[in-house]
Amino acid sequence: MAELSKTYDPKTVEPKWYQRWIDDHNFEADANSKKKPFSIVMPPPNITGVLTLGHVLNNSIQDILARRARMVGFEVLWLPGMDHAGIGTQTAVEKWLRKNEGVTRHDLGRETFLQRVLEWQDKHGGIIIQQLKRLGCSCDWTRQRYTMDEDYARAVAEVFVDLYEKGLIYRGRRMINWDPAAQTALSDEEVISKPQSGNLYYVRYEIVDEPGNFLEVATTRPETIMADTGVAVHPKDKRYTKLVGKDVWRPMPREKIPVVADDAIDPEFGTGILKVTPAHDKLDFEIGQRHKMAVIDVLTPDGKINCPAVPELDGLDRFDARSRAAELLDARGLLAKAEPYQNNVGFSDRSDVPVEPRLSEQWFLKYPKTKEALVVVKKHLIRFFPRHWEKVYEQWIKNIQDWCISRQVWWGHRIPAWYAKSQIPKTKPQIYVGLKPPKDPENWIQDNDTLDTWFSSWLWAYETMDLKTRKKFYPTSTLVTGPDIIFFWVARMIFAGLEFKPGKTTKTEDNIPFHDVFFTSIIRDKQGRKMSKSLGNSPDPLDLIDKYGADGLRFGLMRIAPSGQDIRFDEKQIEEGRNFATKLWNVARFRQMHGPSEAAPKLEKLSIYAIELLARLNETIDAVEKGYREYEFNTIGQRLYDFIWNDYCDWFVETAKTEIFSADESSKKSALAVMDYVLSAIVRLLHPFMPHITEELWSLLGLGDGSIQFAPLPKKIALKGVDLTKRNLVAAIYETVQAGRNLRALARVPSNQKAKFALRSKEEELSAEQGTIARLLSASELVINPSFQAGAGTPIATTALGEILLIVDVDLSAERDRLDKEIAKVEADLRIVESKLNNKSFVDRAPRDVVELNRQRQETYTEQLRLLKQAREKL
RNA sequence: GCGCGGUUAGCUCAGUGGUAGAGCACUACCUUGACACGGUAGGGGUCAGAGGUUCGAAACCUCUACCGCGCACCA
Repeated sequence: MAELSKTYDPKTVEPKWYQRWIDDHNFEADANSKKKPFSIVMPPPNITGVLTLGHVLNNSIQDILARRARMVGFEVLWLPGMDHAGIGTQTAVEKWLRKNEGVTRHDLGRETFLQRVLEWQDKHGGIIIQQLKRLGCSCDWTRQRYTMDEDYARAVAEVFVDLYEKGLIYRGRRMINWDPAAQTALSDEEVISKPQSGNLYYVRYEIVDEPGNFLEVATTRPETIMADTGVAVHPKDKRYTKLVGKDVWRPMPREKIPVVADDAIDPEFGTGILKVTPAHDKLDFEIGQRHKMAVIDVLTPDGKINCPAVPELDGLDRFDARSRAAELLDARGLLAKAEPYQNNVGFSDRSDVPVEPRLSEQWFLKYPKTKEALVVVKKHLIRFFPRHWEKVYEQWIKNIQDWCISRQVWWGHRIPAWYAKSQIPKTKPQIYVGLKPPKDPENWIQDNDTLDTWFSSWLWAYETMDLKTRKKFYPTSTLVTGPDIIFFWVARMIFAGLEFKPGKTTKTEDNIPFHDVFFTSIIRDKQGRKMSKSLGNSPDPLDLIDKYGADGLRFGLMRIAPSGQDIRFDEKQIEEGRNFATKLWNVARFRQMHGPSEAAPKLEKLSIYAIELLARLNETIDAVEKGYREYEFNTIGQRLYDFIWNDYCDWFVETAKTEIFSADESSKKSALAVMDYVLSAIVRLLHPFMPHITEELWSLLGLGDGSIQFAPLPKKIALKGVDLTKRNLVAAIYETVQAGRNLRALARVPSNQKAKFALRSKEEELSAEQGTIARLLSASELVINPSFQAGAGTPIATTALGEILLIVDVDLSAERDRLDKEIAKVEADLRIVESKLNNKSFVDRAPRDVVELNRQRQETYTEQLRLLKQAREKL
């Protein structure tokens, strides 16, 4: 047995064990195992990503679940991998190329560019995997997957072809969200609306029949006036009914456009007249369709004005054009007014620029199995933790729209669709969709677009597994993810599972992708702001690991992570995690100083303190068990922290010193055996949270054979034949000790000075505990005598055990004040209890034990009051 | 507008019907034979507000205010 060093050094211990676990293949899942399966697929981080605190939280939880499951006896698969992040990676590589080589992807061409992405990826990608290893993640790295793996990519294409053949995927010209920065279409989920302050411009449109008469139209986007092909009013709006059917002059370029009536108009907004710009607004497009209006597109893909008819604006950026358009209108007397106005604008999640609604030819998916997906969650075949996310999920599914799945980026899964070269313009194009190129490739051109990255991620729960693995481990047990991707990923994986049925049978319960979903918290900074690079408020987890150890970081974070709420991150909390690791280390060191530990200690001649400790351990095991059932990791962490620090270190170990330092070998042995038993339980309970230090202690103390990772979890000890009423005595002793210490502090006896105490108690068994109580009080002498006579002014406190007195000369008036205060407090408590007991309704209706508790309190307080008053009179 | 959370000690958060809790921070004492990343003791809260249910409400119900999030609208 190696000796424990004076301080715990995570920097050497953590990498040492991680390497050992890898070398021993401890994380590898055996698909042939007879054990029951437990599986998790890791939400794949982006290949460009670096570890954030969010990842730390997320993956710590997954690791905790995986490690716990191994100890319970499951065959565990935690399947890691990465995501190719189409838009994100392409943008990152383009940026790098521009900076380092001064070229764009168009300069290179598609094939060369993709080659460069692969090179870049090998060099700079996947850092996060190494970082996850430093955290201690017990993933099966032999099964690591990537969404661009050959097999995986083939599966994505197969799914596309399948859904196309089922008629669920179709190509169509529709209004989509266009990201002018990334120059691609986006799904609705990738658009976030943000409040923006701008102006509401009131623009004058002259009525054709009535020269000199104008309509006023309120708009936030004067730069799109050139694309107006009508104005619209509400059919019941009496102010304008006579105008419906007439024409007005579009201000620029000057052209006749019709006035139509449409129910979609809100008469209350602005002037009640809407300029209809079908090419650049979703609602306008629908109105345009209803009234057969023309569609004029005046924006280029990168968000510039394309309108040679108005040369002043042509070629300008859309935001420059906005103010310029207002100036132009004003100069022509066509701007009635402009008022400051705040509205919501859709931003691209990725590029953080306003999205343009745009009419475009794209691929869409009509979601399969939406009803079924709702049912499996409502019926709790899939359980959400916390439950309230069910409602969010339901709301989304009920309002679901077809998914725009094509992206105008090169990096990703290319759409397996080809168009006939010989097609005559304006006729329906001939489309070929298949896994292999058409037989006569010279006559076809493949679609340039790739698929939305999420269109590959939605297969992640099973396409990452080979058939044998799938048979053993699908459906997965638990998905751990952030609530921010509930639509992007969670819901879509459910659709995919139900639609493609990868399970062993066609039954629904064999095909859902997971049984439980745990939604983690979102980590914010102290001020409640989201962590972001630009704010610089996001600490680097690797720095935190260097400072506090991976175990410290994990524990600190887990203990403050309430389920389903945001976390306010404070480094102090991680420091606590580190301190806790040190505490554990030292209390183990204390044990080791008194000889080797036993892996199977015999629990004999239990002291009353040991009984209390073991009873508390049982309670802790129950609480931890319950915590896991309900995914309340902060509760588990807190319970273990309290048990170890308070029950074990502060109380038990301090009492046990009496036996350990005594000459009685058998009682010393007994105390050490209890320590071994409880330490063994502690490190096993704690192992999922703090894998490295617990493995180190398991090994150094020799608490069991082999790795702690596969040690069975501690079971509750049967305390048969043990007198549990002794717990009351222990509680009374601890209370008395605290009261005695309090007297010391009030009498200003310095901590390093021993003091004489007396205890007036009728408790018979107390003499055996005299030494321990004296130790806890740091007493030079402890007299136990029910009729101890003390001089006037002796500080006194009453407890369940009797009266504790501090034998010391003291200022009488101070002691008088103190007693008066204490008497007042006890009197107040007694009053509360008596008012209850005098209340007939309370006595009749409250549960018996509650009434009984109050009766006992009444007795105790009355007795305390009597003794205190007696003491007070003597002064 | 609809929906979901939240509001408890200076800070971060537990507490779901029976006399308000933890950690940090703060104050005092202490380097005593595991640990100063420590020990002991202490101060500090009309549990956002109002009403209701109840013998009893921080907890359950209703309303209000404020904070956060999602969806819809967003001319």
